[in-house]
Amino acid sequence: MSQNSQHSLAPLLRKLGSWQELDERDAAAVLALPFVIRDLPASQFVVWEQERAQHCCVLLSGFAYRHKEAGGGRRQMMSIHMKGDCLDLQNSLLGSADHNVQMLSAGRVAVIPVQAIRDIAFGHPNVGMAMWCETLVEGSIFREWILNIGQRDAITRIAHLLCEFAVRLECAELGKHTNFALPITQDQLAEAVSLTPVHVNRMLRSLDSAGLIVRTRRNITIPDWHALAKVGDFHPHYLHVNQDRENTVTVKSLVHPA
Amino acid sequence: MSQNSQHSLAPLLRKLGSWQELDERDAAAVLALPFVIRDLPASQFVVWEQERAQHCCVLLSGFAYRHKEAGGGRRQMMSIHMKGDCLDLQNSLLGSADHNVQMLSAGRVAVIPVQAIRDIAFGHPNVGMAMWCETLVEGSIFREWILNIGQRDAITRIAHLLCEFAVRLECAELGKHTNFALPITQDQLAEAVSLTPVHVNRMLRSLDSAGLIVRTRRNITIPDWHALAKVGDFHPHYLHVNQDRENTVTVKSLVHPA
DNA sequence: CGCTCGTTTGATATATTTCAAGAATTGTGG
DNA sequence: CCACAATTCTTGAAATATATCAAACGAGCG
Repeated sequence: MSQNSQHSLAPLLRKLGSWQELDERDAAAVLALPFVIRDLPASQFVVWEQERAQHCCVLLSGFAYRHKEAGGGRRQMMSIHMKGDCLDLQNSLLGSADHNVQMLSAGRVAVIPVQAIRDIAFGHPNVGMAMWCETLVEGSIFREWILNIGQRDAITRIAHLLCEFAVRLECAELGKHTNFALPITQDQLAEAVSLTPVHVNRMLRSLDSAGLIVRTRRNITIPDWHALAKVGDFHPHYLHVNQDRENTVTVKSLVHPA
Repeated sequence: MSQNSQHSLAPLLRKLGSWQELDERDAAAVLALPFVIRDLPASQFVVWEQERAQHCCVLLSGFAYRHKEAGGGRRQMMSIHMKGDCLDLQNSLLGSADHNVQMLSAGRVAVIPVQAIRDIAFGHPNVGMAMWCETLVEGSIFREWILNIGQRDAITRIAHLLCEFAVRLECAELGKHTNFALPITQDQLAEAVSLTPVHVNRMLRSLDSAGLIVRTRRNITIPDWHALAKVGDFHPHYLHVNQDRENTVTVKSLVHPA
């Protein structure tokens, strides 16, 4: 296992293992996946809309995001990705991309041929189930974003996004959920929560002066998690982080009383 | 095949077949799935949030929708479902529901045990792939809804929703995309596009007086498809309707020039 | 025929956007 | 390591799309 953790694809194995119990053989098969490593600079595109995708990228380090453009040229971000996430299962399996994926920060990805993904998914049912779960949970997060953007006011939206990011970060073992570096600008935050950059700034400032977050540079500290979660109407259930499996965060402690 | 089309699960087979080529055996396996038929009245819940789901429901007739509630009691609809759709793959596979599914109209569902779904998915890779695609396309539609709600103005949002519904209806062989009965009230429409019922009414009226739609009762006629698609900023690509397979709509004709 | 649910309409309120410009931080080349 | 350029952040004032409140109207149903 200590050997596994050194492997380039270890983050993928870790993530898949969080959705579904994998045995020795499953793990070996995941690590035996053919891949090519690529280092990408910040803001590099990983997938283009309408592109015919033949590969699936796994994010090994850094952050990335999905986005799409509406008619008037207005952009909407639809998800943020971090270590261990598959960046384009959808695009590669469906054949053509319906959105863009771009690096948020510089980072490293493993590029895996689609066919290898298909093969492992059906050759190793546990791995297949884990991948399926990955796409299902992504769907769940999309639904929560629809709710967030559709029904919550500006401050709540932003607080919610911060909470979600914090929990996911901790799940990916990238830091504490109470203190972390936000890898996005306020303009990008605005695209994520469907607000104006100007308004995002004001709300952030408002969360700050209310003592709900402390900002230094691009660093966020959350002095009182439950208070922020309450303001953000945040209930981590939709993230489906497994509460039983050992190597994952105990999300129960993050649930704020209704 | 004519025999197959009489089978209760025929709508499911049809839908799956639209994502992935299925051979005789795959088809036989799908139709051999164990199930129980249930007739549900309008507004009956199919899945409750937080419920521990052990079954997957396939919609055989009527319409259903997914929704979720935010803190203040404000509801958001996240998808509309019709004949052939799987209503809770996510909930049953992930173990616990993160949202509600409710009937829009009266209708009939086939209730299938989760284990049977898992078995067929990995025992028949083509079927598994088709189901996976189904969840991926659902994800794509969620992303489009995020874009719709997040970046488009009121009229555009509504026009977009009408276009999407029209195309999906035709794909499910439930009618012509230029004329159909909308199975939802304006209040529900409002929950789908994140607007006030009052405002939805005004926008609908405005589309009407602009000649973009004609309403009689709950019936919608679209005199000029391309005009409405343009107003709705609608590009069906994200629906991933296969343009090659015979038994599906040719979506190319629905794309409006950029 | 009366009742309930859905639709329509008007007047007013407000959260968020838009426009615009200045301050601060980050990055870069000499 | 400094100076300059380029982002990113901050702040204010005015504009607006959509929400809210409230009430009447119409249609389907028992």
